[in-house]
Amino acid sequence: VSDATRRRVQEAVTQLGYRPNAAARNLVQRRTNLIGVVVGDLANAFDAELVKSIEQHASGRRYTTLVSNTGGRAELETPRIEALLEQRVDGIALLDFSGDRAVLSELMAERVPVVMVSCWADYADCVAVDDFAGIELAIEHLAGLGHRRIGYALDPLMEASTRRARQQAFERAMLRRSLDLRPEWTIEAAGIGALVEADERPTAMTAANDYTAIRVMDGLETAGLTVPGDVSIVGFDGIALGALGRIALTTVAQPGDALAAGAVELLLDRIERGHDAPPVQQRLSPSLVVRRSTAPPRE
Amino acid sequence: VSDATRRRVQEAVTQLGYRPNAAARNLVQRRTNLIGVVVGDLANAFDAELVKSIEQHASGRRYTTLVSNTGGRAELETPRIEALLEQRVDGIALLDFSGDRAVLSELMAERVPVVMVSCWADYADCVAVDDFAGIELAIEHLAGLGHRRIGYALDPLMEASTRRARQQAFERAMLRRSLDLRPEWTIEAAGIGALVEADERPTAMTAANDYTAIRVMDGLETAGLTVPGDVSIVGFDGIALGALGRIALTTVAQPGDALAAGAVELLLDRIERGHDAPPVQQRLSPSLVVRRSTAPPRE
DNA sequence: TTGAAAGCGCTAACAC
DNA sequence: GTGTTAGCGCTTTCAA
Repeated sequence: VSDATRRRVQEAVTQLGYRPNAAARNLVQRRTNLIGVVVGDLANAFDAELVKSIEQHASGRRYTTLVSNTGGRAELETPRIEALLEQRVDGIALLDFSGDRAVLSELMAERVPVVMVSCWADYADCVAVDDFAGIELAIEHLAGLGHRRIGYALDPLMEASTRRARQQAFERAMLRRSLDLRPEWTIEAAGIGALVEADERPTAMTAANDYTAIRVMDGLETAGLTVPGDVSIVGFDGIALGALGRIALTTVAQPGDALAAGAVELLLDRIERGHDAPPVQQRLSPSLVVRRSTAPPRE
Repeated sequence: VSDATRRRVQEAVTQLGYRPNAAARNLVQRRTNLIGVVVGDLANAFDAELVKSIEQHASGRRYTTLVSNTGGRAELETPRIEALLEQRVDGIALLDFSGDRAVLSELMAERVPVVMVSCWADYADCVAVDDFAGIELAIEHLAGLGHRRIGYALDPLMEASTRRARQQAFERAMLRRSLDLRPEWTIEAAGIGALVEADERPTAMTAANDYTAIRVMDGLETAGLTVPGDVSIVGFDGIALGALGRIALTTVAQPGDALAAGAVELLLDRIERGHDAPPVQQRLSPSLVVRRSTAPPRE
């Protein structure tokens, strides 16, 4: 284009306040430069940080992000994904996905690129932390401190595959060390009261995530126990909050920004370079952050 | 439509996997049923809760939400809003808006409905908490406990109009009670060290928001002071985290869900019923939640 | 009740 | 280097 013409056009653009219409462009190009992000619960700091990071990376590559929060209600998942599909998003990132196979295979059938972040499915691109290694770090830490009676705190709102993976990892890590696996010591944060009143209590708890760990800590202390005096606690995620002096949560930290960066790259490559390659699955290494919520057991 | 035809169509729809194309519909209808949400920082729990709530209300009225996180970087605001405008969002909700008049008046010029949430501009629809009443509650509480040396913790990332409002409210509330207004006691959370080493310290701090309050609490304790022993702290927002036993933050709570509900209603009414009516501005009442971060001063 | 046609604002392909 | 045109998938209008 000649320079003079370019200037004249630019002038007209600003004068008339012209702004390209994305809908029209999308229609003819059959691409929207939109990606959908389905998230379990924005009120959970780890999810929020992940979304923030994904949005950042995506917008760096000129994609706009559509965030859909299901609030942990699985029945919202399908309609939200349908809505994203009507918007013709070029790809979808699923954080904390409930694991409903029907929706997933529908997505596959429509050939919409999907990446699972911090969760897992065999037939899709995934980027997640190594849950087994993470839980192993936690148990190794507790066992090293001398704990033998260790419980596990579930998060019922957590996405199924990750929930299962971490719980299995816990059981395996315990068995490998010939530590007792007491079913009554695997509980939800809400049920912490039962533990407090039990005859035999664990001296340490591993939690499915930081959010749960903090609620367990709060529940135990409300019931009159001390942390780490009576019970040590290890979380999983590495949310910023855990670093506060008053919380000081020992935790298995996920590399959140690396997860987000990897997910965006995987997704956009799939979008821009084609759909046919076999699933790429990345496992990132977690790291243990030791703070003051863990200590040797009392006796 | 005849019943038989309807059935035949439905059948074809499911068989062919037909899904309407939003872009095409948007193009011809000149409406997208999309609303943009520009948020300061998703890592701030109050913002995240607000976004979650707005998305919930909007999707109940069949609107899809486009979330744009600026991460407190004001220079990102304009390009993000431009991107939303290219998507032809039907309206925009601004949370924690930096207050850049240029962008705002451009929005006005384009006649895109805008609602300010938890911030304020004279010429736009607004829904926010009554900052003056809120700060007054905080100071009244502290003064009632016997505090006379009260400082103020700013959040530099906070949107300008609200920041000013709360700070002015603080100054006014102090002056009304003939309490000393010490400029060196108005600080940012990061600068808390200077306060600790000062000859004369305030016995209480009011913070611009909970996020700041918690960082101030953490900073003071890291420096060896106690809360509320040496310094009482009052926050502003009412984030869930503040209710934890270990934090127990006394705070001025905002009715977050009411803010979100009001904002969505204002915005969608403006979208669906026309742009010409004068700005609607709602002030909601905050309430004081007393926890253990405040106590009478020591002497 | 159903079918046909125009056109939303843009891009891509092609002729000038 | 520049202008013209067809058509993306839908809604709306008008005709049958």
